[in-house]
Amino acid sequence: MRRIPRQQRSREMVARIIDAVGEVLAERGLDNMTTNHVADAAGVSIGSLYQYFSDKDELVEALLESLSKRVTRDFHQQSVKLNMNTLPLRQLVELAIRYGMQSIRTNPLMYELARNWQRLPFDRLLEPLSQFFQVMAQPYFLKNYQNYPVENLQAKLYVLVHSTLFTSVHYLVQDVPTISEDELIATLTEMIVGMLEPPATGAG
Amino acid sequence: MRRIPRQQRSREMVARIIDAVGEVLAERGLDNMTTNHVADAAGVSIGSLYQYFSDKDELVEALLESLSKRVTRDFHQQSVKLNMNTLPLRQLVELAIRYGMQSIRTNPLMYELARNWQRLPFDRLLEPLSQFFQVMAQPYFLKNYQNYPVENLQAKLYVLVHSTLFTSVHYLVQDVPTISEDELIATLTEMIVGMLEPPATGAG
Amino acid sequence: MRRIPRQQRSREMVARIIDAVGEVLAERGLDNMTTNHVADAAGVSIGSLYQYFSDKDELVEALLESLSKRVTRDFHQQSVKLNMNTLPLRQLVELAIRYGMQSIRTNPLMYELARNWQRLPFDRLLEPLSQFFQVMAQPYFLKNYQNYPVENLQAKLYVLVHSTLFTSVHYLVQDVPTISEDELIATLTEMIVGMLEPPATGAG
Amino acid sequence: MRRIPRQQRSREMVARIIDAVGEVLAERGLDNMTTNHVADAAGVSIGSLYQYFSDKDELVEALLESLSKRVTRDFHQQSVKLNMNTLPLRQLVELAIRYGMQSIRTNPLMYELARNWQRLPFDRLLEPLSQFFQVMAQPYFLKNYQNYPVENLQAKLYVLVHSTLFTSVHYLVQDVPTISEDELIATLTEMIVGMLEPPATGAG
DNA sequence: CATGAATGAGTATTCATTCAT
DNA sequence: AATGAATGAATACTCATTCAT
Repeated sequence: MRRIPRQQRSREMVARIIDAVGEVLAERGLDNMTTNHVADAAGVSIGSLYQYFSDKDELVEALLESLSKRVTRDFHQQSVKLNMNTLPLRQLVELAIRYGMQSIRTNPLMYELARNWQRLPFDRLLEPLSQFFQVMAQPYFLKNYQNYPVENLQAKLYVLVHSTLFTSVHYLVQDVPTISEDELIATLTEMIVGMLEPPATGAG
Repeated sequence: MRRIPRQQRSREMVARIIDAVGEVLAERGLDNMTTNHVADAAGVSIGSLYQYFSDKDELVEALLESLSKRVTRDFHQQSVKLNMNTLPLRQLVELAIRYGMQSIRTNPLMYELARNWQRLPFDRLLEPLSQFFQVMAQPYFLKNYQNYPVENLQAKLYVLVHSTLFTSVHYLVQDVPTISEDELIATLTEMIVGMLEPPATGAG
Repeated sequence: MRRIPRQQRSREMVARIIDAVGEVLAERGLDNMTTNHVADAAGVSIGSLYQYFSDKDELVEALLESLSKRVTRDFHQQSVKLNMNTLPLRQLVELAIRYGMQSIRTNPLMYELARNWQRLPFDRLLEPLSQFFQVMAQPYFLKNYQNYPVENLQAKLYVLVHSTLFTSVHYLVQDVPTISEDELIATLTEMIVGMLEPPATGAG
Repeated sequence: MRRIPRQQRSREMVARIIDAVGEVLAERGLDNMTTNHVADAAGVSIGSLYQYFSDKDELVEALLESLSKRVTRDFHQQSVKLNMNTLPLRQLVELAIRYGMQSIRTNPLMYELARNWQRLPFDRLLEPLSQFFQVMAQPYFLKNYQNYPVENLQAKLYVLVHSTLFTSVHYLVQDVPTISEDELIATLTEMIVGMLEPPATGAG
C-alpha cells in the first residue's frame, strides 16, 4: 500500500517520481519501463521509490491520476480560451475532437498511453474526463433544451465519450486507416450531435 | 516460418496446439501464457510446437484467425436462426449487441481476448466482423432506403462498429459500471439506429 | 560409428552430404551450421544423414579429410604448373605462401575453416600438407645438399609448416594487422629459407 | 554496460566472479561454461553477476585481461629470477619456451584457454606478451649488435612470437605428436636464434 | 534403407522487489 | 528515512538425435 507522504519533502519526491514515470514511459515505452529506470530518472534510489509506491502498477496509476487532473484542466482552459460554450454544439464537438486527437498525436507520453490504454488503469483518466464533459454539457442543455430528459444524458455521455475516445485513439494508433481523418471526425461529430440534439426537433 | 502441415497428423497437431493456446489463455491470461504451457496443454513437446509455429506471437495470431472464422460463422448462424433480416433495424441491432456481449461474458477465452484486444492482432477478428455487418447491412438498406448515400456508409460503419465494440467490451471488463447494462444497450442501439436511418425522414 | 558405404549409390550420397557440409559451412558459418541444414542442402533426409554419419563432428571431419586430398592435389598441380621444382628455394617458398594465402582469402569455405581451425580436426588437413611439403622438399635437398642431415628435416618441416600456416592464417583472419602482408611474406620466407639452407654455407 | 565497482565489497565480488570463470573454464571447458555455472561457482546470484558483467563474453574478456597481467608479471619475475638477460640468446629462448609450455601443460586453465585461444579475445594476452619480448629483446640487441636493422625487427618478432606460440600450443594440444618435445624446442630455438642473429656475421 | 516428425534438455538474460547497512 | 547491492524465478527458443512408419 502506498504510504501517504505528509512532509513537504516527501510530497516533492512523490511528484518527482511521477514525473519520472512519464518521462520513462514517453522515452522507452511501457514495455521497456522498469522501476529502476524510473528511480534513476527521478534521481531517487530504488529503495526510496518503494517507500512511496508499493508496486510498479501503482506508479502508473499515480501517473494517470496526475495526468487526469492536468488533462481536465487543459481541456477546461482550452474551452474557455476558445469561448467554446458560445459555439453551436456541432462546432464545439468537432473542435474538442480535433484538439484531443492533436494532443495525443503530438505528445509522446499521451501517444504511448493511448497505444496501451487497455493495459492501463485508464478509467483514472476516463472518468474525470467524462465527468468534465458532463459538467460542461449540463448548462448547455439547460440553456438550450430546458425540458430535455436528463435521465438519459448520463448513459448517452457514457456511450459517446467512450465511443469517441476509443475510436479516435484506435484510429491514431492503428497502422493502416481505412477512412480519412476528416471523415472520422465528421462522422463522430455527426454521431454525437445526432445523439445530443432533442429527440424530435419540435416543429414536426 | 511456420511449416505448412500437409499430413493429416500434422493438421491435427496444429489444431491441438491452437486449442491449447485458447485454454492457456483462458486459464492463465495473456501475460502468463508461456510457450511451454501451451506445449504442455497440447500434450506436445515444445520442439514440435516450434516446428509449426515460428513464434509465440504466431500462436496467438493463429488462435485469432481460427476464432475469427468461428465467430463470423456463429454470428451468421445466429442471424439466420433468429431471422434477423426480417426484423426492424432497431431489434436487429439490439439483438446483435446482446448476443455479442453475452458471448464475451460467458466465454472465458473471449473475455480474456477482449481484455487484451489492443495488444492482439485484433483486426484479424474485427475486419471480418465489420465486413459481415456491412454485408448484412447492404441488402437492408437497399431494400428500405434505395437512395441512401452509400458514400457515407463506410465511415459510419467504421465508427459504429468500433464504437460499439470498444464501448461494450470496456463495459464488460471494467470494474464498477456507472450505468446499467440495459441502459448501455439501449443507448448504443439508439446511437446506431440514429446514424443508419435516412438523414431526414422529414419530407418522405 | 560411421557406416562404410559399399554401394555405389551410398558412396554418392556420402559425397553429396560432404559437399553440403562445405556449402553450409561457407554460407552460414560453423556456428550456424546444423545437421538439418546439411541434410537439406544435400537433398537428403536427416535420417539418412545419420545412417552414414554418427555425429555432427563426423561431418566436419569427413569434409576436412576430403578437402585435404583436394588441397594437396591442387598444391601439387600448382607446383607442376609453375615448374616449382626448378625454382630457387626462396622463390618457391614465397610462391607457395602467396598461393596459400590467396586460396584462403578467395575461397569462402577455406576462409571459414581458417577462422575456426582450432575447433576443427585440422590435423586432417595439416598432416597431409606437411607430408606433401616433405615429399616435395626431399628431392630438392637430395639434389642440392647431398650431405644435409635429414634427421633434422622432419622437425624443421614440422615447425616451419605449422608456423607458416598458423601465422599466415591468423594474419588473414585477425582484424587489425600490425605489419603489412608483404612484410609478413618476406619474413616468413626468410625464416624458412634460413632454416632449410645448409647450416654453414661452406666457405667459412 | 559493466557497472564499475567502487566499493571494496564490489571489487571483491568482481574478483570472485573472475576467479569463478577460471574455475568453470578449467573444469567444464569453454563450450560447457554457463553464466549460471559461473555464478554458482562464485557463490553469487546470477543477477549480481549481470550487475557487473553485461555479457557472457565480458566474463571471458575479464578473465583474459586479468590473466594477461599475471602472465606478463610471472614471465618477468621468471626472467629476473633466472637472470635471463645475462644469458646467451639461445639459452634465454629455450628457457622461455620451456617455461611457457610447462605453464600451459600444468595449468588446466591455461590449457583450456590454449585449446580455444582462437575463439577468445586472445590478443589481450598475445599483445602484452609480444610487447614484453620486444622490450626484453631491445637491450639485448642494442648491447650485442649495435647496428642491427631495427626496421625489420617488428616483422620478425611478429612472425616469431606467433609461430612459436601457435606451434607449441598446437603441439601441446594435439593428440599424437610426430616429433619429440625436445626436438620441437630445439628447432624452435634454432629458428628464433637464426632469425635474430645478425644477418651475416661473416666479414665482421 | 529412407523418411521427417517429434523430442526436450539446455541457456542467456531481465527486472520487480527486498533488506542489510 | 534513504540507499543500492543483491536476489533468483521466470522464459523463449535451438538443434542434435531418435525411431515409428
